[in-house]
Amino acid sequence: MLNLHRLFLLHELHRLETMSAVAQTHSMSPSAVSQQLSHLERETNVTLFEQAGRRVVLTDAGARLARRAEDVLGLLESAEAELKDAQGDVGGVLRVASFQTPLIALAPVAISVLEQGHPDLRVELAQREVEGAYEGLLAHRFEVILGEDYPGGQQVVRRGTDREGLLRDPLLLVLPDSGPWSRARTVADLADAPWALDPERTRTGLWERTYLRAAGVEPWVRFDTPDPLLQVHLVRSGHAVAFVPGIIASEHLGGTRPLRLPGDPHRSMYTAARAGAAGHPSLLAFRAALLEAAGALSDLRGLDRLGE
Amino acid sequence: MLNLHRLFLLHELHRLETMSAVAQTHSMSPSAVSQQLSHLERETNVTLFEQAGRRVVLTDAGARLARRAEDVLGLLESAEAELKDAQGDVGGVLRVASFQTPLIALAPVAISVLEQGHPDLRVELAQREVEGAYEGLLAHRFEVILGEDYPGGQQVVRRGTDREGLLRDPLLLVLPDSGPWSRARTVADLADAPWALDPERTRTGLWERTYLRAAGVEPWVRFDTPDPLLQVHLVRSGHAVAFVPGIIASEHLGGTRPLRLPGDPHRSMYTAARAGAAGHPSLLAFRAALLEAAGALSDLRGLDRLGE
DNA sequence: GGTACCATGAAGTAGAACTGCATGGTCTCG
DNA sequence: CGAGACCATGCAGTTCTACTTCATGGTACC
Repeated sequence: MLNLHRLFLLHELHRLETMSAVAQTHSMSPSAVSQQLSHLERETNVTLFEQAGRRVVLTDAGARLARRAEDVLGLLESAEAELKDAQGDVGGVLRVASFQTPLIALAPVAISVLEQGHPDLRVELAQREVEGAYEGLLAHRFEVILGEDYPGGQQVVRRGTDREGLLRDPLLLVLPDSGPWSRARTVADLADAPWALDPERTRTGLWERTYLRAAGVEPWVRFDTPDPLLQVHLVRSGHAVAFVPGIIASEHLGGTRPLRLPGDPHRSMYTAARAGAAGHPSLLAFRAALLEAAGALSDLRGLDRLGE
Repeated sequence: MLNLHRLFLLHELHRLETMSAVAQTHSMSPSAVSQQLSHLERETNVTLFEQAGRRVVLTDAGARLARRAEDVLGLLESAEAELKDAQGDVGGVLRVASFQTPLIALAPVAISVLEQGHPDLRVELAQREVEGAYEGLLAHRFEVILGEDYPGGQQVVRRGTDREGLLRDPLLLVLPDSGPWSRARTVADLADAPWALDPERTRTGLWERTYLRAAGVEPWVRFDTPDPLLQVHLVRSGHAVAFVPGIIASEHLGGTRPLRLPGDPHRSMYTAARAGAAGHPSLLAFRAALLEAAGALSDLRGLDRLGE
């Protein structure tokens, strides 16, 4: 009977490409990974990988076995989830990764909900961008992650994960309450405004620039920051205009003028978990709490809209 | 991630009922089994079994987990089989259990066939009755077993095993070449004959008695032996009449008079393997060789038939 | 051509799993 | 009812496995 831990390492090698990466990801030495994998080769009596330059590359057989290992590991995890589910055991530690805005506006509400209903569940939250969150999810450092898709971005659904829609979040513009930019009627009016935008390499920053350019505006980026709360602060003090996700609109936009945008752009937020763990009761409870929190958000449909 | 070895032990506990049996089956001390299983309980934080008198009984959750463990182990084994299959690797050791007659007439031929085609495959044969063979199969002591069903007996297909028909083997009567019993025309003529029968508690012995009684004969069992070669020897020397499986008819019945029986009774022979291992190339090769050996047996349809 | 990177081996270490032994409870049979 | 067999389990000590550390050699990159 093949050793499951070694199969896991093979699967991780398949995913992460190098033994060093596997080692680093799982806090072990490269030597240990190497030893375990060559042990696996010896016990299967099959060449699973070969040296290729300074790295190592899986053979066909190795890649095939790695995929099957994933199946086995998934089934094992679902067995574990089923066990917990059968006795309705919402408890233990649930490790979550999320990008920032849900941590501001959604997670605190969800946590409160969970503390009421499931006092034995300890939720741990880590702020990660979507890519890093997925990485941590697959490496078993998180049980659930929150992700987002912007219009025009391609949706990446990863093998072995279970994705569930959470919220369609409108993207808003915030103008200062007063001052020259408070009187803008169209996006084009803001062509010369000082913008507070997210860094260009981020999903948000990319979308913001794409949207503005589509409207014929090449923004003057006075503030380059990924922090939406800081952006709002800069708007409030009259130093910038900015985009803001609807999710933080209800609580944090005092002293500003939020507006809906032409074309009604939205981002889609979702949760993702490893497929095997999808039945885990703690996970189900967390997702339910998140949906409840999302449902409690204020309705933004009455907001003024910027012209074309 | 749950420890697979501990899950295996849980599954074995489910199957074998007591920890002692699990320990004995896998050559470890009862203490080790107990420690590993309570370790499993602690890491799942679920009560998997409870003391019940001097033994232990699985809870619902424990039984459920044990079944899921079986799924995981099956999938793991099939991954292993697929790996070997992908590189057509007929080799290593194949452990086989069989009841006696195939060992006489089928296995040697099959082994010769395999030695030709697959010199790297080492087949190890153990003589076991069907029940013991199944037990060893599930305990991973054998990869394949041979079994038989007699008319009227119920077919037991066990969970997690893959069964494949091998041969319909006619059941024959052997009479001495000469002497008073050589002239019998019907089964009833043998009412007072000295029989060499298999022990009553065996499948064969049970069928033999059932068949004779259905024909109105209460046999006088002079020799009670499970060895068909000995039975034939006793017939040849004129001391008994006996049943004999068709499978050994071609080679070992010299000096006797084999006859087909009224109603043309047959036993069905089959091979069985763990479902997960069904794709293993060594297993496929062995089954193919067995079928080839079965096909090479002499045709008995021309044999004389005893009257009703 | 120096430097960073990667896989791998040998030697020693830490931890997991096992054995042996002892204990206590339970069933069975005389 | 009592002796003996049977079973699970805990503790102490041993064995074995997986790991770390360190060193080596090969490879890619600037």
